[in-house]
Amino acid sequence: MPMKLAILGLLLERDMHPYEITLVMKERSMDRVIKMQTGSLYYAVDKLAEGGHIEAVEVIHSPDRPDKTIYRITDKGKAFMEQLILQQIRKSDPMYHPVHIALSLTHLIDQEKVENLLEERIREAEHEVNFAYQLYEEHIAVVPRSVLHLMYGRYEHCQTELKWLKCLYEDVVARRLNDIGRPIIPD
Amino acid sequence: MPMKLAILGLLLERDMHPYEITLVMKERSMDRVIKMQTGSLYYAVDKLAEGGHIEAVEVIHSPDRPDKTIYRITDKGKAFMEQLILQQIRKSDPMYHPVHIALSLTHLIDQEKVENLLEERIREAEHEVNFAYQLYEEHIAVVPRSVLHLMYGRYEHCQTELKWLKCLYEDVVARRLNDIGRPIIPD
DNA sequence: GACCCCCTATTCAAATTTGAATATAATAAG
DNA sequence: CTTATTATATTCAAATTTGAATAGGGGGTC
Repeated sequence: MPMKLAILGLLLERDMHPYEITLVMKERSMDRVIKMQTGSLYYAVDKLAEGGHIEAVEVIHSPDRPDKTIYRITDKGKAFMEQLILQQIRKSDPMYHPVHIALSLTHLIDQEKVENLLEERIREAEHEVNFAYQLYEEHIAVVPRSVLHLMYGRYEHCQTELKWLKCLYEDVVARRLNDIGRPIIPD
Repeated sequence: MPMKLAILGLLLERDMHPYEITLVMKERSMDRVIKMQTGSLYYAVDKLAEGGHIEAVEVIHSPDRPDKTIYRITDKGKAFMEQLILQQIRKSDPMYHPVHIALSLTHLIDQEKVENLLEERIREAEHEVNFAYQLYEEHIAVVPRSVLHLMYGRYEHCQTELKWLKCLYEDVVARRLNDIGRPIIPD
């Protein structure tokens, strides 16, 4: 559903063909907020079309490229979008942290390897923070506040993740990952 | 992969049947960290068994219940787990925020409805923070530090989310979601 | 000039996830 | 005493996701 919602949201701005949608999504870093494989995008587009929520406006044939089918959102689609937004907020898909499972098992393996990998991960997390901040900054004067909140939220979560990784890293360096009984939150 | 990793991690502690695994996972709130439907758990168990990473130890027949197949992790499975941990840390599955997409489109719909739903969402987020903290607290003296970090991390992310939701809520109340140009980060 | 990667746009088979269906007993609630 | 819910354990068809395959042209590099 979040994929369908994203598609409808973008088609509300202007008519587009699926490939164009992926480009815009990447431009806005939506691929950091939801899972976005091309396969599932085309699938979602098909489903929306089947349901009459979007419809083909035009098919552009080029001699050597695949045809582009440009879609537009229908009135039914607009109503559907509203429904989806409310429904998604109501029973919000939880936010998962798949890497954390792996990290929670690191006490079982060679600490030196973990230490090195974590250093890389921290460097990457730092980039993500910077990137998220920049995205936020660049969009202040461009997008409505609700969209800006999306970017701000990502920035905050990236910061939290970085801080957490650094905290974990300290324990790896100190070879404390097997300890039991010492609280992490200082108090 | 995170599902397989979780299974291997638990089977390392002791032999279990799939249903028992789901129970332990819920006990430890792992279902907040990774997606955990029973269907995919059984699927993952089958795959692990096919690959020789785990093996059936015993099948318990009861007169009126389905049979329980108890699995144990093999040496191959232990090696595989180590590989998986390293691989997962290396190219960590990103953390997605599926609800945020819906929230970023809220400027398009009836603000009163959004306001009410957000209030509910905030209340829930508060519960999640408390719950995450409690889980962390209760496990200080019980689990190794790396696992405690998992719980601490969840607590931190929940707090971040709550803070963010409150910030968004203020803008909904002030009917500012359509504004453009005003930064969110005070400065 | 040869090689390699990226861009354009989509499709498809195979892998995986979803979530309802199954069937029974025990416990709780009214 | 009856009805509802919970716990037990797993399976399966249907929905969805994955990621490689396609295929021609353009641009950069050694």
